[in-house]
Amino acid sequence: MALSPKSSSLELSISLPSFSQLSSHPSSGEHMVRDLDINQTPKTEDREWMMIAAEPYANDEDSNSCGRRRKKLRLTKEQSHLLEDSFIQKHTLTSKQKLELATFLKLSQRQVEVWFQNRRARSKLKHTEMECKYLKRCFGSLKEQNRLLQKEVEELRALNAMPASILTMCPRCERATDATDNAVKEGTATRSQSRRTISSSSSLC
DNA sequence: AATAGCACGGCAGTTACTTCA
DNA sequence: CCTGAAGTAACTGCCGTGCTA
Repeated sequence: MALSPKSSSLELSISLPSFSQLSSHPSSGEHMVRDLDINQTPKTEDREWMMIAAEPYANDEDSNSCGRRRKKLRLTKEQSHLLEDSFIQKHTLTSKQKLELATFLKLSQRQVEVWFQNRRARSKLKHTEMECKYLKRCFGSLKEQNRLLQKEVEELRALNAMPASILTMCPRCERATDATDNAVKEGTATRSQSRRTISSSSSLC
C-alpha cells in the first residue's frame, strides 16, 4: 500500500496506517516527526532523544579501543510507532523501502535496517519463549497421562494374577455375572477392577 | 556451461549504552 | 548516589544468493 500523496511524497509499498496522521503537520504540511539529526545534541526537555554527543573521543578517558564511544540513540515514540507499524505490515523491507522510511523518520537507512534486524530477532525470541512454555505445558500433561497409564498397568497386572473364576464380566453390556457380583460383594474385586478385565474376560453375553 | 569474485542482505551472537527499580 | 537487571541500538562475522566478467 502506498502512502497518500496528500500527506507525504514518501511512497512506501507497504501499509503504514499511522503515516497519514503523523506525516503532515495540520497547518504547515511539514513532517511532525522532529528533526532528528544523529549528530544533534538532545534538548533537555526531550528525554526520548538521548544520545551520546557525536564528537570524537580521541582524548576521552572513556573511549574504546578505536578512540570512539559508540553512539546510541533512543528512538522517539513516533519513530518507534511508525517502525512498529511498518514491521506489522512487513517483516522485511527492500532497500528502497528502507531508504524511504529512513528519510521519513529522519534516520539513516542503516538505522532502519538495524532496527528491523533487531525487531525480527526479538520477535523470534518471543515466539521461541512462547513455544517453550507451550512445550512445558505439554510435557506436564503427558507426564500426568503417563502416570495414570502406569497406574492402570499396575492394576491390570494385579488383576491378571487373580483366579479366572471371579473375572467373568461381559465386555459388551458391562454387566457383571453372578460370579463377579459375588466377588465384589465379598470384596475380592472392585467393579472398576472388574471393568478393566474386559480383555482378559472370556465370558460374553 | 562452469566458475571465481564481488556486492548485498539476513541472521546469530555480542557489545555498549540507557533506564529503572 | 550506587548497583544490577532488563531492554535495545549498534556492531561483527558468517553464510546464502544473485549478478557478472
